[in-house]
Amino acid sequence: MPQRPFELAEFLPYRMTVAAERLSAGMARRYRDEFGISVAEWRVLVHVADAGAVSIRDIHSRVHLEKSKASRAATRLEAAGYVTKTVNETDRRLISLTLTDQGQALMQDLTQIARDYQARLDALLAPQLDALNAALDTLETQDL
Amino acid sequence: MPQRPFELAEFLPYRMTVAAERLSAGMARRYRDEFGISVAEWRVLVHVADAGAVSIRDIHSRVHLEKSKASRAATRLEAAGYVTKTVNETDRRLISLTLTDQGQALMQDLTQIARDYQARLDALLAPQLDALNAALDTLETQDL
DNA sequence: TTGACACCGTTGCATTTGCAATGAACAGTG
DNA sequence: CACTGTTCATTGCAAATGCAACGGTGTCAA
Repeated sequence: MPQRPFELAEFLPYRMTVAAERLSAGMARRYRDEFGISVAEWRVLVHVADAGAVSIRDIHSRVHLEKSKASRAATRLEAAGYVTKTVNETDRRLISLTLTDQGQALMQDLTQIARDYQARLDALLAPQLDALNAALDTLETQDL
Repeated sequence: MPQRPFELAEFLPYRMTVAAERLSAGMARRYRDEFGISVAEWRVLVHVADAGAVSIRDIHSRVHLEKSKASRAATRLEAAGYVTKTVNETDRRLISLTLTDQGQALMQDLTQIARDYQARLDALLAPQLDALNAALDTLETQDL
C-alpha cells in the first residue's frame, strides 16, 4: 500500500529551522547595516552586558555558542573596541570580558532594537504566544 | 532609570534558533550514522521523492536551500547512487533529478524515521501543537 | 535571423565553521 | 615537591558555506 507522500512542509524540524532563519534575518536586518555586528557577536554582547565579567566558557554554556565561535567573536569585538579582554587574576586560565564605554553605548541601541522587535513579534503572535513559549520550554528541556 | 536587563533567554529569535538546532540534531542523530546523509541531502531527497523529476531551481524555491547547496547536495546524492541527473529535454537549461531504486529504498527508511520522530514530537507537544503550528504559519507568511 | 536580455546549474573563491589538538594554568594525590 | 589529570582559550586545518561570475540555454521583439 502506497503511503501518503511525506510532507516536508509539515515536518517540525524543517518548519522550525525555516522560521528561526526568518526571525534571525529579520533581527539581523535591523542592526547589521548600522552596526556591523554578527549574530555570534550579538550573543556575546548580551551576555557580557548582563553578567559583567564573563569568560568564554560562560558564553559557551549560556548562549549556545561553540567555544571557538565565542572566542573569535570576542576577538572581533575587542578589535572593534566594544569589549576588553583581561586575564582573570584568580584563575589565569580564564579571561574576563567587559564592555567598554563604546560597548555600553552600542548595547543601549541594540537592546532597544531587540525590545522593539520582540514587541512586534509578541503582537503578531499574540493569540498563540503563551502556547508557543510553553512549546519552546518543552523543546529546550526534553530529550529529543 | 536603568532598564531591566535584556534577557536573551526570552528573545524569540534566539529561542527559536536553539529549538530548531535541537530538533535538527535529534533528527540527524536518527539517520546520519546509518545512512550518511546530511540535512541538505535529506531535503533534496524528500522533494525528489514527492515531486518526481525536479530541477535544482525547484528544490531551491520549495525547500529553502541555497542554489549552490542544492546543486552540491544533488551531486553527492548522484555519486552515492541515490538519484539520477538528466538534462530536461524540453528545456535544456534544467536538470531532472529522479530517485534510483536504491534512492527509493533509502526513502522508505528515512520517511519512516521522520514519521516516527514527528509522532514523538506531536505527543510531546500535544497541548500546544495547534497553537504552535498556527504560530509557525504566521512566522512563515508575515513580514518580519 | 539576429541581438539583447533573462534564467539555469555549476564552479571559483574568500570567508566561516566545527572539531581536534595545543599550550598554559589549576587541582589533587602521593 | 613532582606527577597526573582536568579545564581553559586559542589556533590549525579540512570541510562547508554563500556569493558572484561564468558558460550554456531559452525567449522575445526588432
